[in-house]
Amino acid sequence: MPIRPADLDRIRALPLFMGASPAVFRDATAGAFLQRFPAGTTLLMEGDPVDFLYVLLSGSVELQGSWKEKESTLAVLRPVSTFILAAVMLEAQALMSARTLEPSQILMLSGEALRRTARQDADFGFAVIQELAGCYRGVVRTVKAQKLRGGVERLANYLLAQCARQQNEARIILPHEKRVLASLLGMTPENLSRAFAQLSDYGVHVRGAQISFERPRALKRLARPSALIDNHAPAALHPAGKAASETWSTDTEEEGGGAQPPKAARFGVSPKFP
Amino acid sequence: MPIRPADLDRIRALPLFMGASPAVFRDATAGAFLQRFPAGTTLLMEGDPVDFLYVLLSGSVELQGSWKEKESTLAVLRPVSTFILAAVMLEAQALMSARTLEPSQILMLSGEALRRTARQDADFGFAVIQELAGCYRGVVRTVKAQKLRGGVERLANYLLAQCARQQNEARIILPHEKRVLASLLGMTPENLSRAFAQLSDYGVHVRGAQISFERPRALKRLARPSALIDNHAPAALHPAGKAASETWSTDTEEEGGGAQPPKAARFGVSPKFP
DNA sequence: CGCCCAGTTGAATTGGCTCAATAGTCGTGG
DNA sequence: CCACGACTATTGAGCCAATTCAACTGGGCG
Repeated sequence: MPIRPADLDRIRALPLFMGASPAVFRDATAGAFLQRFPAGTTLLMEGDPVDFLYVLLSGSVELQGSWKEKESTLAVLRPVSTFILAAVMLEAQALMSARTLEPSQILMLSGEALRRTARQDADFGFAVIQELAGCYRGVVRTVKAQKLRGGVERLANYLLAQCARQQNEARIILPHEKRVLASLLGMTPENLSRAFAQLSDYGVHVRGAQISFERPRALKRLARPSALIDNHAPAALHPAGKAASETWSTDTEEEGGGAQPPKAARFGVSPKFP
Repeated sequence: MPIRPADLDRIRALPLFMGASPAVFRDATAGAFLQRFPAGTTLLMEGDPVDFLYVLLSGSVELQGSWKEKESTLAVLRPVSTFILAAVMLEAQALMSARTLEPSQILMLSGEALRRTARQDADFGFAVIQELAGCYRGVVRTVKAQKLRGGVERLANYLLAQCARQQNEARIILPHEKRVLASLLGMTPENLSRAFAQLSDYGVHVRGAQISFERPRALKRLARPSALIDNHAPAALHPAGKAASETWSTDTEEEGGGAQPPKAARFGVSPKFP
């Protein structure tokens, strides 16, 4: 319940609060509390009213939607990420359920306090705008991937994205269960297996959660990653030295316990549509 | 080029500017200009830097994404809607192309001025937040529909949504070409035809662009619309008397030339992810 | 009158899903 | 320490849905 100074620092490092003055930061985090949840805990059900902004500090969280007994994973978040900011700002019901995939440490910030602060302080408001805009663009990327690519292509691009996140090694470790990955990519677990099998023709070897790439060129030729769909690598020219924006996308930055000030500190934020 | 007072009023009626003081409104719209485009004009290509916020005053605009010679329609906007607000706020490149489907009147607002205003005035900033949050949630709904429903179900729900927008008549008129609708719903034109054919079992009759519903109950039982995916009808309890939010979704409100102050004035705004 | 294009229809193919069975893994408890 | 049960992952077979290719229809416009 009491928040450790180290955790406070991690929160301050979030894009949302990075530029905030001490007073604004105090206002926005008033009444905040920290909580630990075991794996598999449902934090929020689809349709619930949303009273808090959640900040994932450790562990991982799955966001999912459902309809007619079907479920689909819309995103898997890793620390440090915020989620359901949009619902908080609109005082609306949640559109997705949230549940922990691992034991997780989660900070809960009062929605009321955040809305009040955003209404009063234009700088903080602008940080919220950027966070939301980034989230929005993340989902747009997701829709594009879903509608424009086939299952194997989505998997190939996912692997390349993970590869880019994991120091571009020739060998990566899948950060989630394959069943979760399958749902995230919009296919069944069986189909994911077959998709992996198809990728063996492109030098992708699977050993449990360890994936190795033996012909990265061939894989890239198949995947054809695009800066307008995938969030990684080439990244066309940004206007200014915009630091961290546009995060969300299918999976968020990892964050052990150490300190990588520049590359860490990403969000689960997502952007609006048009 | 000079903006007519009637147009100015329509812009003021947008959620984005509704609460703005005269001074703030003047700042935000400084350097704005109005332009007419014929049908089929590309306003913006995927990947282009974005310098303006666009406001569609009449006509209609299609937002589309592409990859590997494939294209897909992500949204069709109708007046009055704003678009690419997220890219404007982040000074980022466009993730979608925008082209007119009909001759259109479009207002272009300086991105620079909007960012400056949002940074200086917390109330305007909050309006941007709400717009972005609504857009975000709109795309989330789109992803859910795409991943959780089959083609026929998406069509059925689309028809019900249109029906709700068109005074719940038993007969509606499709607002776009069927080829555009097919792409919007994530299928091929051929498949859309077959989906319509399947719906004839549920009392849906097609005569060109005119669709009539003879057994609305049966159609609803098939479609199973949800307040957490579709934007229309039942709409669970909102906390306060929140006016217009969460617009975007696949297609925006229509707006002839008359005046329906409460139901009109919708956005092309979309919300962020978490 | 005839062209062009949107829309529809049909047949063949592909891809994804469902169902079912098997193999490996982990954790629990005897 | 090992045996068991629960669960994840994989693989095969059959099925349903969607895409592709192709031909045909009908309406609008020159």
